[in-house]
Amino acid sequence: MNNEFINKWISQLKKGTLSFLVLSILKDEKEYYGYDLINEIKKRTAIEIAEGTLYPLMNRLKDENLVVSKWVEQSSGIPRKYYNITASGIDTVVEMTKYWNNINKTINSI
Amino acid sequence: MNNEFINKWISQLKKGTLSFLVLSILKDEKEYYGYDLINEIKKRTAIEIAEGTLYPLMNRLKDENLVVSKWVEQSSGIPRKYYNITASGIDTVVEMTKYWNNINKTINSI
DNA sequence: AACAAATACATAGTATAACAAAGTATATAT
DNA sequence: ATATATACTTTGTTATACTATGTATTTGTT
Repeated sequence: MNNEFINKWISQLKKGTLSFLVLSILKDEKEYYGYDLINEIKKRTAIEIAEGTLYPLMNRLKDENLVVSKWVEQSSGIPRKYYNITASGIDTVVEMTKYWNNINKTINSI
Repeated sequence: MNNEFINKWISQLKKGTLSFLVLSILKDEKEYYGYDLINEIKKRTAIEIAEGTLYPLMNRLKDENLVVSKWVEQSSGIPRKYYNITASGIDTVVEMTKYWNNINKTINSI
């Protein structure tokens, strides 16, 4: 099989899919920290996200005011940076969902 | 609304989606030329593909032996380069569909 | 006690693909 | 004559995922 091509394709597909996934999850469940998001997405979708992908992604979402973050000290261990979606983030993910569903409808109709 | 962000997102989402869409359409309907694919996809999905996006994309698919092309002279007008999907292209789009459906299932379950 | 692995975040450099813009060429409509 | 539609191509820019590396703490293993 052409696995190398598929792997490159998966990497490209993530550009766009990941921000949509993260915002969708945060819209639904409010509170996540980065490291946990990586594991949660892996558990739910088998999509592996490199740490070097997720942390810069979260910073971009924050720069765009789609999420906010707060540091939370732990009684034991390293502090976690928790993310919450904003009102603007919810509006954005609603728009994304429309676009996604439109593409999906077409794919399924082929 | 945060339209600028959405527009950038749509552009990123196309990285991966377009090759999947093109291969899916070719799998279903065999024969298309580039210019026609742009219009067909626009008609079906409202996704606008720049010419500077589609033609290099088709060349990549050809380099990967997922499609083959042939020039067809027209009785009037400019010659068209027609594309057909290969056996390897069909295998690839089947794999892509599995991955896509997996993501989609997750999105819908949120 | 020493070391590996897991947790948790961050950043620099590389590769990929969409896009805008420009170009070539033919045919048709104004 | 000029603009628009058809049809393909190429160059330079931009955005984002990935690899690799780094910091720091806690837990499990030998």
